[in-house]
Amino acid sequence: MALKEELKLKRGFDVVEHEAMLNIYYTTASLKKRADAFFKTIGLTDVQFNVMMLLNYQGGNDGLSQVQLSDMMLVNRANVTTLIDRMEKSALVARTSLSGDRRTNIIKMTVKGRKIFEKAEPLYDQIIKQAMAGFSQLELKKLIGVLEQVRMNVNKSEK
Amino acid sequence: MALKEELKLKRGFDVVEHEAMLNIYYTTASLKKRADAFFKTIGLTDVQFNVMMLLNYQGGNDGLSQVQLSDMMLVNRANVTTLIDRMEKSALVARTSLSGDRRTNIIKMTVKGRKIFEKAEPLYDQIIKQAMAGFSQLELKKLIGVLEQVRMNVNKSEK
DNA sequence: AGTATATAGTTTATATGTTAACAATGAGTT
DNA sequence: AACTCATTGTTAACATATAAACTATATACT
Repeated sequence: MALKEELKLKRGFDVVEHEAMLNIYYTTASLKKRADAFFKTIGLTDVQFNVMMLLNYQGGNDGLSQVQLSDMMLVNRANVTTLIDRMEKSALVARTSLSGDRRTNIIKMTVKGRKIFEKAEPLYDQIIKQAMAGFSQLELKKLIGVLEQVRMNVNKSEK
Repeated sequence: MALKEELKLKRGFDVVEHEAMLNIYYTTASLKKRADAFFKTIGLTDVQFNVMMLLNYQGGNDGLSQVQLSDMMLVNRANVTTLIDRMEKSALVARTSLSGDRRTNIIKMTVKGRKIFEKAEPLYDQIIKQAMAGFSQLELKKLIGVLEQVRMNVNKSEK
């Protein structure tokens, strides 16, 4: 359905660039709401699951520092502090120290966290596959390319 | 640049559906950061500007109710309460009453709000045009179509 | 008219995000 | 060793988002 109907707008868009940008925005919002609804059933948030995904696939046995997490999530490191605070309180992850640099916290999943993650992941994979259904691999790669170009445009204009 | 480099990931993605989904997510994040940086220079937030945009183009002379705003922004109506609280405190908008229904608040831009909006809008248009540069109208319409399909998939799976 | 139901807005508790200021630690230079 | 600068994490103040419970009002129905 077009954005005009989904958002109950009275008037459509004059500029296709603007419409495209809002489509990116609101598609993220839709995906996020769907993910949130799922994760709520298992007592997680989508952001917390993302942390666990990064710890699992990017951290391996070594874990990840809070700055590494903030880089991989494109968020501020102050945000990671409170996020890990909450996840530590729920015993999903633990802060450990890094020998050789006393500034750094290394974050690792707990056994409990890993159990929950391994239960959630295949179900979440299904949700993603559903959301991206009906496209060929080529179409998805084309979409990725377009979005990379948009981000490149944005980064260029920041300078 | 590919997401793997932008997020400093050690490993790429096994599943192209997952990569596509994250590209949608992080492109929104990039666009939002760029918009935020701009709006900060004129004392607004991107969300507040969006409210003013909706009041201007969708509200016309009649303004919009808080529920209408929440529909058009895909957010909860509780969120609109505090958002309008802050905007009213900054004298950007005003709550007025709707004759015939005492439950409803009608939100309208103030003179001050309109002045700021009219100053910001052409500059913001430029930023959007820059972000969406390098694509033909057809390519943008194709992108819109793909994202509409994704949202349709998501809405279908919610039922 | 009276009752049930729906709608609009607010409040509270919570999660996620920002920036700015700060403390602790590490690294490089003289 | 002492000084400077960079990096890591935390804290505080704030903006934005949710869900759930609440109040006030409107509407529909018998």
